[in-house]
Amino acid sequence: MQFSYYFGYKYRLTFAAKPDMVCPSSGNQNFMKSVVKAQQAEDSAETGAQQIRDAIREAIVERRLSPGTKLSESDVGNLFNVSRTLARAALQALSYEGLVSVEKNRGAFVAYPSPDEARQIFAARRLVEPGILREAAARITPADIAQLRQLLLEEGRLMSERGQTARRAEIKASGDFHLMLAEISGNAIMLRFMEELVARSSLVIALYGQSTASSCGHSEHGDIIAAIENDDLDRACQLMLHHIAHIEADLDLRERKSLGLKEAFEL
Amino acid sequence: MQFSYYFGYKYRLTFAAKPDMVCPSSGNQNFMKSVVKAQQAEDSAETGAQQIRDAIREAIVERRLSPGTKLSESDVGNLFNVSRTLARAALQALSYEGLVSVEKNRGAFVAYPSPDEARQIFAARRLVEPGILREAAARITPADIAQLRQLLLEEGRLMSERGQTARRAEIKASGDFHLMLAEISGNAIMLRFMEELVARSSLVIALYGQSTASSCGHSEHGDIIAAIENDDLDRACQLMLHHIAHIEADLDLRERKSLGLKEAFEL
DNA sequence: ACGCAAAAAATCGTATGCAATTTAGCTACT
DNA sequence: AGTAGCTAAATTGCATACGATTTTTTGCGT
Repeated sequence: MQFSYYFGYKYRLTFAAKPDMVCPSSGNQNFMKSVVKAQQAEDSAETGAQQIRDAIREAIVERRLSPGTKLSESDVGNLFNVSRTLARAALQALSYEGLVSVEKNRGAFVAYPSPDEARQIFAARRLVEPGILREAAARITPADIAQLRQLLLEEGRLMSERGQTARRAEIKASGDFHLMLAEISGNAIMLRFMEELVARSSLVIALYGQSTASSCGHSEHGDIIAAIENDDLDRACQLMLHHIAHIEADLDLRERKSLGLKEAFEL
Repeated sequence: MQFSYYFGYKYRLTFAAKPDMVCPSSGNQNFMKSVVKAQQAEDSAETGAQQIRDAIREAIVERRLSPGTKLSESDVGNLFNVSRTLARAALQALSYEGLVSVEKNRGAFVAYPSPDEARQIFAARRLVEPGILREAAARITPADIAQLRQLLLEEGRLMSERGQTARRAEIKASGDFHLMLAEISGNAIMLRFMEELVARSSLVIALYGQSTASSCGHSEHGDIIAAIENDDLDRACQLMLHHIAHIEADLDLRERKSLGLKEAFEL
């Protein structure tokens, strides 16, 4: 209706409507089992709403759904072949994560973070990621480091590839680095918080990112791992802060108030 | 059925079912408006599910609802005079905050954090609260300090009083101190996170707290404010860490595996 | 033609109903 | 008497239905 991205959305949802192929891609997707299992572990089978939520979240994080896109309950329900009840539940869930904003009697939209929200998201990351890094470094095992390195490799490989799907996978891998550190820290609560922050960061970058280049400086991730291996925690934290600052520096967070008024033409 | 606390629960819900008297107590309840308003502010009128969610959350945080209490959808719906749909939505919402755990096809229960979860909650607080403190100190105004002091006064007053309601209000006020710092920091995301952590801390203390005394050392709050006023940030952070450690030290986090097995009788 | 008002369509908020799963109670059998 | 197995009750998962609110369209008057 208002966004031509709607077709990308439709495509995605058609694909995601087959619930059996939720995560068919490369193998490092489920690395957070070890912490999460302690928390739910019970039935493994996700309830319908959760599957829909996960599918939509993935679509948002991988930027197949653009900020501002309307997600009407009926549309979502139809596309997943479920009732509005489940669609609504999924959208509500996403609103708690800050990925969609539901406005009373108006509907749900892919979140459109304001510049101020964007700043707060990165401020939060600067606040928590060094701490997570320290916790992670204290508990990290050689196996963990190997897995981190593997993730890096994958990221690099995707970086060199061309095409939309590679770009999307790269975005995901880049975020997964930060998530994996949180996972290693062994704190499920911080992991969940980081998931939220990384997901919302993706939205912010989609909105305000300037460089067409990758979202994360790839080499910086490697440097951080190296510093951890050298037991140079202070340096690792410093690098992490620089890394976050680097991402943020690529944003143009000036308020652009829809530029729909006269300025758009009277320039 | 399994918990005699059920009567307390019923009592509470009967009381809370009158939506007009949600917050009749002392005046400092809505201090987080200034940040939150930017985020929702739109319609002010909460949807029914949100009201129920807030009421139940308050009941949990103030420990009128004990961990493990079953919250069946029909019961909640009946007590608030709404349909199961709304009750369900409220319970789902609370599960995202970690205050209730919903088990598939079995129902919702007031969360019963494991000792490990408890440790993670406090680890998270140690990780973020110093950072929040630093942010808050950088932006704090004399008016903020006055408000903090007022909160302290209120807390002290309630501490000397007797009775259940005073105790509950004291619990709330004690948490509000930490929340107010987050609010002053100006970061709505961190504020929301802290709300979750404080709420879950209340659950943990209810479960594992030993001392019958107050949950928070009252004087420690005052010391932190003083350190902030003296621009001694390092000391303020140190005090904050000590304060959190102090709360945690009052817990008995030994795994008591429902003590239902033989040990309970073969002692 | 343009703007405004009223009707129509679309969409959301909530309640109710039915199928599926879990829990309990009861009978029968060892 | 104790336990296994089966049936019935309770509870959740999900879909459908209806009233309320918002948005769009239509029609009229100027």
